[in-house]
Amino acid sequence: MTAIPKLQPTRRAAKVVRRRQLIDAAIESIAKRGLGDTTLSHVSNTAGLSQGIVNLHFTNKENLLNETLKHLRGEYERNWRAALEKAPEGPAGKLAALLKSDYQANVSNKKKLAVWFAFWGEAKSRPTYKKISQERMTDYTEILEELLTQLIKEGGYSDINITSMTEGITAMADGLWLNILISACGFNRSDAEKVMLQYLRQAFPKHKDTFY
Amino acid sequence: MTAIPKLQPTRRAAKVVRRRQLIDAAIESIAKRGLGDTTLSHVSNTAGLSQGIVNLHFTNKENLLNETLKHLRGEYERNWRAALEKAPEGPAGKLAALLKSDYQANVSNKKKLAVWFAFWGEAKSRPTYKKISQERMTDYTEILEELLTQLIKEGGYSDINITSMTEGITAMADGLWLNILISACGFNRSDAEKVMLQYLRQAFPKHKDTFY
DNA sequence: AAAATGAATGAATGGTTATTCAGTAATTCA
DNA sequence: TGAATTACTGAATAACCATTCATTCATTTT
Repeated sequence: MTAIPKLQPTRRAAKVVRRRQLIDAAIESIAKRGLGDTTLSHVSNTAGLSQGIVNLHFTNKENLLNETLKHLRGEYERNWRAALEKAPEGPAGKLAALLKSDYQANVSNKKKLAVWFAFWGEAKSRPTYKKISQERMTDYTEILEELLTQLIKEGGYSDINITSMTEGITAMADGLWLNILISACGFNRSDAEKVMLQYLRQAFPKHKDTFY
Repeated sequence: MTAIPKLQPTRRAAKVVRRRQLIDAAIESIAKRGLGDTTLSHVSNTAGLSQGIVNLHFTNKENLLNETLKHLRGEYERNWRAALEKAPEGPAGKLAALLKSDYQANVSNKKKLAVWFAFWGEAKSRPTYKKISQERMTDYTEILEELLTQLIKEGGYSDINITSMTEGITAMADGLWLNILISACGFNRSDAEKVMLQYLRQAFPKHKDTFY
């Protein structure tokens, strides 16, 4: 018996892996059956594990769902931050990268979109969902507003209300997600990106060439 | 006993009234508790009626929810058509009226928005919800595209992809709804309308004065 | 006024589901 | 290797909920 209790690396790792595995199964089930019809049996079956496993790792269903939403939020944020990093210098290039990142497959395939909208659909009655959904946008909005400010200065654009435009762009981004999810005519991520880019070209004609 | 079976006006009227009353109660409950936690007991209690009443008038829960969504869709469409009627002649005025109608209290108060998003959140796994949600947009989109075409012609605007712009505007409109529902900082219908109008002024500068 | 029709009730039913926990299996420690 | 610790299982439980239907109540017809 050592004074410092030894951590058990493989088991601790396993715990994280299990939780992640169950979150993935939850995403799968929510996309397939909806939030309302997602049962713990479906989740544990999808994960190939036994009935009580969610309660063991997350205490209860509510907690699993909260953690699932948090996971999605984290994944979303890491994705746009990585895209910003990789983008060429200058506000126009960064802006294009930020807005395009919303239509990358890992964050906005139909499965993920179905889950986002499932949570938003319950956000009014579930403060936790609402809060996490809000957090998703805070940093994104801030960066977007900064980039727009710089771009407007650089291009000498006039008559633009930056706050309004920021809100308009994030709204358009979310609305394009909805269109991908629901549209009758096979509207997809690439179509959504085109719409967003065309908006940027029209709003910032002097930087047209950056927005492709 | 007459050959033509006599309709019983008061009873027939009562039936429509009851159904409407239950749909209203369903909207109330979905907004308050979410779609997943809406039970037939809540609905019947909210309506001040007895347990089995929904099954009597709608056969089952699924049917009540489908009819609730159809009701919302009808109300939405009647609202924008009425707004178009009242609007002054000319594409710019009509366009402004159409887009502003999305932010009138009767169709986009938080209660109604919560219900729309609740259904959209299950749309991937429920073909009926998906279909009705799509139908909501078909005529609206068509009219919007026509008005944009006319306006572009009238103003001699160039370099605009009309289809893309139509998709962008409807997306922005839906995204603004989401922002009203979820926003942390009290973003409301009037804010949303301002964002949309600013977009229009910027896209169609020659018609600026119409978009207030 | 009596009979007939239709609307509404609410207790009972059967099915579903989250959660618990005693028992089993696997891994680590000494 | 044996003991101890931890992870997992899955049957049992209790709560909940949609749906049914025998009965009651209200309205219309004759």
